[in-house]
Amino acid sequence: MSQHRHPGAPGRAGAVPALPDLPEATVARLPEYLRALHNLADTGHETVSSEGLSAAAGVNSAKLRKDLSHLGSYGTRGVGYDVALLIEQIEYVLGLTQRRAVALVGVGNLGHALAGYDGFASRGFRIAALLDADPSRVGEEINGLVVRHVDDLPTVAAEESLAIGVIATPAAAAQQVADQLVAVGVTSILNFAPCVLSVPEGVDVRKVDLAIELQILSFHEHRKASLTALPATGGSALTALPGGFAATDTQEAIGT
Amino acid sequence: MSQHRHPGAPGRAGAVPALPDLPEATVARLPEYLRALHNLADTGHETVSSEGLSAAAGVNSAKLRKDLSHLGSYGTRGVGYDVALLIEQIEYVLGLTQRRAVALVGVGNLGHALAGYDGFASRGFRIAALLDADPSRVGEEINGLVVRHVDDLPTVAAEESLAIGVIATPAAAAQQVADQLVAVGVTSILNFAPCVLSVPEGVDVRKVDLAIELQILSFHEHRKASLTALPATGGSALTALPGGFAATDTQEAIGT
DNA sequence: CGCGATTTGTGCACGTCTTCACAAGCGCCT
DNA sequence: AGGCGCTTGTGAAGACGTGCACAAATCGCG
Ligand SMILES: NC(=O)c1ccc[n+]([C@@H]2O[C@H](COP(=O)([O-])OP(=O)(O)OC[C@H]3O[C@@H](n4cnc5c(N)ncnc54)[C@H](O)[C@@H]3O)[C@@H](O)[C@H]2O)c1
Ligand SMILES: NC(=O)c1ccc[n+]([C@@H]2O[C@H](COP(=O)([O-])OP(=O)(O)OC[C@H]3O[C@@H](n4cnc5c(N)ncnc54)[C@H](O)[C@@H]3O)[C@@H](O)[C@H]2O)c1
Repeated sequence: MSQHRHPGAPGRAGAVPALPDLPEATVARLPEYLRALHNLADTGHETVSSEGLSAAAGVNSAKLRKDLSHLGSYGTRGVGYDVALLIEQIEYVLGLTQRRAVALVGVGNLGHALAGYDGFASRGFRIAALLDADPSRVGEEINGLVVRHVDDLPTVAAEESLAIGVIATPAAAAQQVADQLVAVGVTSILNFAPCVLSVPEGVDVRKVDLAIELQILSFHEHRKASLTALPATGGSALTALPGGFAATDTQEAIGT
Repeated sequence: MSQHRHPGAPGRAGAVPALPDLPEATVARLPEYLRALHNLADTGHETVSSEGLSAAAGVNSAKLRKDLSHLGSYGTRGVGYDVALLIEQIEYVLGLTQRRAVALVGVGNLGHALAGYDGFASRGFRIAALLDADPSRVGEEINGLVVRHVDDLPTVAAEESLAIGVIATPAAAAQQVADQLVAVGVTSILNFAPCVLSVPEGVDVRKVDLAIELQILSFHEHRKASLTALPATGGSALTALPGGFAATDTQEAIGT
């Protein structure tokens, strides 16, 4: 409300104003709002209502409003949110006003795809270095960057202020790489290897595991199948799809 | 407890026994337990305690026990869990007793990496088809599979019983691809494109967005920086690490 | 200038998830 | 057989997240 915690005007860095400490769930949604806002800005919208934005981001509008209220947001009742202003706000809170340097370790199958991904640059990041342990990979040029040896990490860290390390090595090497990243001062890690990393307190790790996502989907698939096999207990009007014969359950039967 | 809901013994499919409906949070952790269990099995462990398994999976042991208790699990007090049995249990619940067929749409930069990923096969899935809209990509062979045109999807679906669709196309094409997948009966989608998909009720969508993960890390990075700048206001006894000056710098010292 | 339409910001109630703490159960050793 | 140590399974409490519903604020218009 009126207590507008002068929001560290995005242009006005310097004396870092204490960030409101947002609920983790909110933080996880802000990037989604940001993406939706950029789409809106690109299509010429100047303002957007919580209803409109929440639809574009795929969430409930009350949730969106509460999320935005946490960052002392600037909506106008009866009108909505100023798109450009809100983008600034969110980018500021997410720390995207400075383009953060990312070190990508492990330039194999997946690493190549990541290295060539333009989503880094367009969403606030910059690949500062490509690193690999395989001598035959060192020296290769990808997208204008030369692959360096992972043991050069200290040198790289000295040249650039690395904000985030991305691990795309096999699981067996991931912990060692994490240790190396931590050793040069990296405090945020995104891990694609299917394993848990142990890191000292103060270091954040996020994980992306394709197989986990698939297995979660598999569970729901399994459950849907087992439900349609039963005489629709709670029924829950499964509308939408014409012909209730539920596509999927068939495959359970096939199994041979 | 004693009500051991005869757990549809993994070997004994057939009359699909109603699945316990697990809390979503639990479902999301089961794959992690499964991976840890496989590691344990490979290293010759026959049993494991909740303490040991939870450590390997990176969670709290009470949480692990509660999760397992939801699937009427078979632990032995004083001993722990039988590794092989627990693997069977979890694989059954996740619906991994049958190898599910995955259709991968969009064989570009990222799609190539996914197509060459052995984590599919080793974790319960099988790439049944590679699809792309670009005529110049159709016919290309990757890892023993030939890329087919996305319009062949109905044919593919007729040949195989597709369980899951993976979308790795640009965001602009993702909704259309999703519609096509739904049209041929796919009810589970994993989406790598940075956009929200709208699908009919009964279809599950999960999203993997690299930029979102990075932005979440960026937020914490930003916050850590703004905290160390301040003279520990609410302090919240940030114990553990000696020298209150914020965790991170210590490991800096280790380096070299 | 006032009124109605619109939309934000939030109090509140509810559901879900996490964590502690401990009784009950199990195996082993004497 | 009995006791002891270990580990599971779970009750209860609290933290957290969600969504409804509505008062307060703002705009545009007559
Ligand atoms: N390929 C995918 O689509 C995919 C999808 C999800 C997850 N993953 C995971 O991502 C990781 C990489 O997968 P990939 O298919 O690119 O494997 P890959 O074998 O093609 O590439 C791994 C790369 O890491 C390098 N490497 C090995 N040890 C290293 C070390 N200590 N330091 C630095 N670099 C090192 C290797 O030289 C190689 O270039 C794996 O853990 C995999 O499970 C891959
Ligand atoms: N490359 C990465 O590391 C990475 C990481 C995260 C997310 N993503 C996302 O994954 C998606 C793919 O990225 P990419 O780098 O592989 O892009 P890409 O342009 O290299 O590949 C996209 C592929 O999709 C195909 N395609 C386009 N329209 C299609 C349609 N209607 N039906 C079927 N196929 C179609 C194209 O022919 C092309 O082969 C993008 O949305 C991107 O934002 C990529």
